[in-house]
Amino acid sequence: MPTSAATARLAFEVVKTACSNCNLRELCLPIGIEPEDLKKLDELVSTRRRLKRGDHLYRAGQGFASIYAIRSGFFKTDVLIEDGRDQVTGFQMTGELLGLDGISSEVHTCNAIALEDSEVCVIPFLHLEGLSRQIHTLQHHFHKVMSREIVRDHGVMMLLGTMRAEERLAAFLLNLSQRFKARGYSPAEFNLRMSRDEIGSYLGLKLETVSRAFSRFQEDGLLAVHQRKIRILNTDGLRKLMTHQRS
Amino acid sequence: MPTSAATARLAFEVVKTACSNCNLRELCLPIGIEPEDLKKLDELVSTRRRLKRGDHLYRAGQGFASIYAIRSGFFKTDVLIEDGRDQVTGFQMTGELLGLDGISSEVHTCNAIALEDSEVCVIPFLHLEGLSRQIHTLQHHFHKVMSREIVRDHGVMMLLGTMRAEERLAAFLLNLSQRFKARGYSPAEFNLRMSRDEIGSYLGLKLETVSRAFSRFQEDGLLAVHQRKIRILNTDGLRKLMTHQRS
DNA sequence: CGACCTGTTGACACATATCAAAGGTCGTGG
DNA sequence: CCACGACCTTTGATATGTGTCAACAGGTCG
Repeated sequence: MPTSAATARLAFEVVKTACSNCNLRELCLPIGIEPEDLKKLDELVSTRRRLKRGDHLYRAGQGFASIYAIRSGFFKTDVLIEDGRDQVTGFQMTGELLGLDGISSEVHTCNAIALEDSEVCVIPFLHLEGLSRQIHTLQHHFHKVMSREIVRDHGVMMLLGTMRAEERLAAFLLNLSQRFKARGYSPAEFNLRMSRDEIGSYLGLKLETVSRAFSRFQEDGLLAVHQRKIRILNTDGLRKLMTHQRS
Repeated sequence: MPTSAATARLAFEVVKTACSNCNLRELCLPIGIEPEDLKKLDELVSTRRRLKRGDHLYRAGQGFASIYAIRSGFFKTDVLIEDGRDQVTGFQMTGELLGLDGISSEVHTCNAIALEDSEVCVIPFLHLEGLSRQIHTLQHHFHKVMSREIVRDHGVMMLLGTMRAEERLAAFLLNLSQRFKARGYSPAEFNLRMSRDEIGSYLGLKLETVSRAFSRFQEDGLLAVHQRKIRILNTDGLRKLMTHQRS
C-alpha cells in the first residue's frame, strides 16, 4: 500500500482532536477552563503531528507559526552558534509546550528534536492569541506558562553559574524525577531518553564528567544505574548533595 | 517640610503618566499601537515609582501584582537559594520590563535592585491582560517581549555552558554596547553600573577572574578600562574572541 | 585624614576538560 | 541466529582554566 507508506513518511496527520476529551487537560493549556469554552478549544488544536525518534519538530531558522503541545514522547531543544558550539537548552515531556522561543522574531531560534517516537498537538499561534482574547482563563494560563519557562531558565542559569558537576547532575535527576511523578510515573525509577553527551551539554559538562558523576552516585549508594535506566535509592541524599555549599 | 521628606522616603509617587507622550514608546510596550488605542494605554500606567541606588523594586517571595517598565536607570535581578548561593540573572536598562518572572506563581522569584537612581512605570498585570484582550497589537507585542526574554535566557545558558571566561566577558560587553547603541548612547564608551563581583555572578565567574580578563583585554588593546569606565577600542577583536572555538 | 569598599595581582589548589583505550549494547544484514 | 559495525559508556592519566587565599593599591566618603 504505497499511500500508507507515503503518509507515514510525511509524518503529518490531519486528525480532528478534542481537548475536551484529552487526558492531558491538567497539564496542558486548557487547565481550569469552563466546559462551554472547551468546545472552542477543540477548534484550536486542529492537527496533530507524529514524529519518530531523531525527527526534528522544527529547526532554528524556520518560520514560526505554531506552538506545540506534547501529547506523548520526549524532546530536546538545542541552540547552535556559528563557530560550531551547541548546547541543549531543555528536555520536554508530555504536556509541556514547545516553540515559545519563536514568538519573539517569528523565527525559531532553536531546534526541537524527538528523543523517542512522539506525538504533538499543533497550535496555530495566531489562533491561540485570538482565542485567548475571548477566554480570560486561557490567556492567563498561557501567560503563566511563558513565565514559568522564564523561571525555569533562571534555575538553569543558577545551576550553570554556581553549581559543581555532581550538584548539577543531582539537580537534573531530581527535576526529572519530580516531573515523572507529576505525570503519574514512578519518581524513583525511570529511563533516561538522552545520552550522557546530551545531559552533559545541558548541564555544561563533558560527557566523561557526567559518566563519572553517575559512577560516583552509584558508589555512594544514591543511585542504581544501568545504562539509561535509573533508580533513585536516596532522594534526600541527592537533595543534600545538590544544596551543599561549595566547599 | 516633613511631608516632603516622608514622601521621598516612601519613594512612591502617584503621578498621572502618559504613554502617548512618552519618548520610550519605541522601546516599551506601546510599540506600533494606533493613536486611538494609546489613550487607553494611558490608563494602564497609572503610577510611577522612583528608586534610589540600592533600593529594591521587589523582592523574591513578595506577591506579584504588577510588571514594571524602566523609564530611566539601571537594574539587576538576582536569585538566592537556601544554601546561600546567589546569582545575578540579568541587568535591565531603560525601556526594558521587569517582573515577568512573577506571573507564573503570583509571587516574585527574584530580587530586582536599582543599580543607580531609577524610575519605573508600574503596570498592574490584570489591567495589562484586560487591555491586551482589546488591543491585538498590544497582546502580540507583550507575547513577543516574553518570548524575547526566553531567547535571551537561552543565550545566557549558552554562554554559561560553553564559553570560557574571556569569551563570556567579551559577549557581555558586546551585548551592553549594542543595547546602549540602541538607546542612542555611544556603543564604544560607557560606564558600567555594576561591580566586578556582580558581573562575575552574572557570568558564572569569580570577581578575580573578571578583573584578570579586563586586564588582559587592556593589554591586548581591545579595551581601555578605567574603573567602571569602559572604552571599546576593537569591537571586531572582541567579537572574534567571543566566537573563537574552544582551543 | 583615615576607614572602608572595590579592584588588581600573585601563588597555589583543585575541579573539570582533554586525550586515550577498552568494554558494552543495539540494530542490521548475512 | 549469529556476526559485524556503529555508537555509547566507562575508566585512567594528564593538562589546564578558574577558583581560592592573600596582600596591596586606589578611590570614595564620612
